[in-house]
Amino acid sequence: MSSTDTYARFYQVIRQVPQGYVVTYGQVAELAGLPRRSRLVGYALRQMPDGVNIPWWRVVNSQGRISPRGLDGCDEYQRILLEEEGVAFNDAGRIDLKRFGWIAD
DNA sequence: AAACTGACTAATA
DNA sequence: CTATTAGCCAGTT
Repeated sequence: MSSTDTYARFYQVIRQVPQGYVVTYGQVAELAGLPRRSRLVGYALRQMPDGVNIPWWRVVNSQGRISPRGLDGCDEYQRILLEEEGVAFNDAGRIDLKRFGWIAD
């Protein structure tokens, strides 16, 4: 029982992200009380256990872009979901974190 | 235990 | 702006 709890913290943070906002991997890790575990956030989302419904698509990298997974369609799907929520992408396919970046209370 | 890998980030060129 | 390098920490082999 260690990695499971760690993932649970990430999920808890991500679940708090409101619609129309996004957070970076490092931000999720920091809010979860685990700074510098940005890569673990990616692991957690990759594993994504069933039964845990979380808005994983609101998690992007520090550049405000969708981290490539190698599998086409997944990242594309994420972009569509965000656009549906009101998150705007610029010509470079990036998000303006200054406006859409979520700031915890 | 050691080496490799990765949905990351920040610093350089 | 993009491309490359290095640092990072945990999971996998």
